[in-house]
Amino acid sequence: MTKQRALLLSIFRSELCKGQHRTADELLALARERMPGISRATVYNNLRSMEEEGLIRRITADGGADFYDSSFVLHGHLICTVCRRISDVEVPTLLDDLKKLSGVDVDSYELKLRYVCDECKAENRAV
Amino acid sequence: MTKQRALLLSIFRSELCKGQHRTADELLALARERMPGISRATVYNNLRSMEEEGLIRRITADGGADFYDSSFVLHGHLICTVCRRISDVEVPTLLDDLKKLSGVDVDSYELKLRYVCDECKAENRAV
DNA sequence: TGTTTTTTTGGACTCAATCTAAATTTATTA
DNA sequence: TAATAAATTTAGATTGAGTCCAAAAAAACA
Repeated sequence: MTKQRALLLSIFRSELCKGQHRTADELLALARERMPGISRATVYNNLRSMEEEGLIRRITADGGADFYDSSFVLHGHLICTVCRRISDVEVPTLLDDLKKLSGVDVDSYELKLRYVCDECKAENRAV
Repeated sequence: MTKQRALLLSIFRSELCKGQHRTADELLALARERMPGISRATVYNNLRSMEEEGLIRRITADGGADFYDSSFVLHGHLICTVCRRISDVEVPTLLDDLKKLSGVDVDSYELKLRYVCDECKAENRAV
């Protein structure tokens, strides 16, 4: 356990990441506020190992940077196709449902739901 | 409608892509077999416009190149976490189920199911 | 404490994808 | 059909996220 890794873990546990979806770049910036010299490679190294250990989840979006998510509960993501904002959606029975429906012993899933959020609908923004 | 675009469409409609998931690079190589001078940028241009028109779907995998899929039926993807191979899985009621479960008017979904395929299980390969 | 192992670091590098601006092709209209 | 306008193709440059590398530093171990 290094100082750098401890810092990243504390950032994930803090309000800065509660219910948020951060990119590696954002996390690097947050880390540098408290440890200015921390290297980009270190952030990537730790994000990878933390993902492998199951501490965080990586969300590969459609182009652009990946997001990281500290929630432990398996859940899907609602993505507004207009403003690109992401929010969580929990579907408690989904993993079991998917195992039954697919007939495969699924380990985990990644689910993105595309929709137009209420704000964008209200403002009638184009897709 | 240009020759290049017609070629790409015919490749997608052919056996070369039936039930397959091709990367832009693979599609470029297939296109160059019949039109050696075709440019990489043209392939990307057309893939993008065809995706916007809903003719094909783009699958952003976890790192590495995106895949393209010519199937019109909304479906999920089974991804083996060992050998990385992708196959399709159809869950006919899923869109409706997700609308109900999430309480949101979902337009479409992207679903990736992680598992270990039979072959990799049989050969006991590590994750 | 001394030794071994792991991690960090910064910069180089990779790779997919996009951008650019000129040339070409296709579509339009007269 | 010719003239013009609009869209597409092209090669190469560029971007940007992420990885790799080898040396330095830090952590773990005995």
